[in-house]
Amino acid sequence: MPHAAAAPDWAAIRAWPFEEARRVAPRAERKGHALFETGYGPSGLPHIGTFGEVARTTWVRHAFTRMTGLPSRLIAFSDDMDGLRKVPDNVPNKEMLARHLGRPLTAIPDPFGTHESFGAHNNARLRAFLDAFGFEYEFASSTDYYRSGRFDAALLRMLEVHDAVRDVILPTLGPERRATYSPFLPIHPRTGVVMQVPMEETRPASGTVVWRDPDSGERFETPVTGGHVKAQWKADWALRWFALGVDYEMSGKDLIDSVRLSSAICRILGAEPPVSFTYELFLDEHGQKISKSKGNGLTIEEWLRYAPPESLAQFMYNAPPRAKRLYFDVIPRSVDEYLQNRERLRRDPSPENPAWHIHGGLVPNDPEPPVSFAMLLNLASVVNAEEPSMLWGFLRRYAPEATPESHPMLARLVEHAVLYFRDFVAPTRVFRAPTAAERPAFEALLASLRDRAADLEAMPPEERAKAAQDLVYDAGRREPFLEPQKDGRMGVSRAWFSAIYQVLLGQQEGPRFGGFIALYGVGGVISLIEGALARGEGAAA
RNA sequence: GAGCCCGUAGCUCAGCGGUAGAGCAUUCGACUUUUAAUCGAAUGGCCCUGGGUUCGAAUCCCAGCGGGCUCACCA
Repeated sequence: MPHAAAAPDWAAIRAWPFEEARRVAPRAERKGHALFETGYGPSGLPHIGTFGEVARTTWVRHAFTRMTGLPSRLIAFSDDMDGLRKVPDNVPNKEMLARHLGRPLTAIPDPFGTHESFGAHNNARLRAFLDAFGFEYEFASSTDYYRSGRFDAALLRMLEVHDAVRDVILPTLGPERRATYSPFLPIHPRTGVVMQVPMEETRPASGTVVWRDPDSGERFETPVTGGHVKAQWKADWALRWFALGVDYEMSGKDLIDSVRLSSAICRILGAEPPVSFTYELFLDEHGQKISKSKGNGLTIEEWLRYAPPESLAQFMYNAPPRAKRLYFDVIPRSVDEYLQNRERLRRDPSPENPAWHIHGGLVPNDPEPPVSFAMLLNLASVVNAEEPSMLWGFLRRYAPEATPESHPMLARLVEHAVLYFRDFVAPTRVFRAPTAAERPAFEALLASLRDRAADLEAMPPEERAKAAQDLVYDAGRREPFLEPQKDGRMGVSRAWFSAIYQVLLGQQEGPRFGGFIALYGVGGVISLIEGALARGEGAAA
């Protein structure tokens, strides 16, 4: 949806994706196009950081497109030719995998039995993950690129400058690794293992390397082309940049040193390394690094259970160079921040607004939720929202016009709020038994609800709520809940309502109970009271 | 050892050269048949310290102090 309004002055936009786009623009204008890359180690499954990296790169790319009008591509590069180092914990057929240690992931059978190789399986998972969010990208398999010859010219070039490349890496290595290091990792012709061995000889003229199997002592001469040799990590990155002409790639700050070395190698090969962007890592609630093995922090599955993906995008948009804590409490905050930006975007579709980037420069056209997500979460616990319909019942008082059909975003938030209630609030409820003194009031309420059940169900909701509230008061108009009012008449003390919440809802606070009965159902409340009275008897016995 | 991030209200943080802000917490008030959500208001800050640039600095630069992270094995 292009805007009729005057084109913004792209050069003046301060949003960081535009600042990044301005860094790539000069070199891209020389080439007439730009190549963005994000890379993956295929040994692990896609995670919240994967989402962040692709989302952020996509925003830069989109800003680039708007600003320059030049074509661009985003390739998602999977390093699936990497050798399997250890058997992952969370897969079947571990014994089978153990027999293939050291071989490229694409040369190992799929332990899940669904794809032609373990690498192909993980690639499929990665693609499904990215597709679920609607990212626009081209998938690239390292194995395919090596075998098809797309890296051949670059590999031969690296062979020419082998010693110079090696000399860049050597000073960064410990003595023992230094002895065996080579930027080339030949695939063993018989075992298929990715070999980490020194090159005894490099033969640029024939395009081969000569090395020795440390176990058998056998010497091999292997062509560096055609997928017979893979480049070692930092050299591999540089090779890819050089061969494909990558213009932009971001990475976490743990890779700062790798970026530096890979850039140096890329220059030795003869190309300007891509514009790089370093983002900070995510920390958990206590400021510790999030690691999959520790299980701290949040998984993307958890986030998406309690909030829509747009809110995660909002979180990822904010200040990539700053370390941020990623734990449960930031979810509602991110949702509401996103909602505010979205509303602002509707009034002013400015590229300085994060929501502009999250929505690819378009303005969403469904109505804004009339309440904040924080309020929905609060309301969900207060009203014991076990089902979305209960939350909708109470929402109707704020926004009579809002329905799941007319307010799709609100509908999604309601679903999330109910899950939040189920997972975090419901388990903490403590249902106490009514005391002997309180029992008569509960019995009276039970009796009147049974008596009037059919009558109440026939009423329209508003009237039913009011009638039910009257019954609640009548039931409470007895000891120990009688309390003199300001005008001297006897009224019902708040202890009656507290007792209701504690005994029937397992909470200290709750909704106006007549309204709750109307939404929860008379029959349901009758069951609650019956259950509570039974508990009381059990406790008394 | 090398590098990065952060020090702003009680807590979590926003603010990126022009009168110190938000949410939560606290206090008070409104609303409700006397409970909740909600709404309104108030309280609350040497913007870590010391220099520098500037008419003007929370903001930019330098130094220091404090907190934390990452890389120095592998990708």
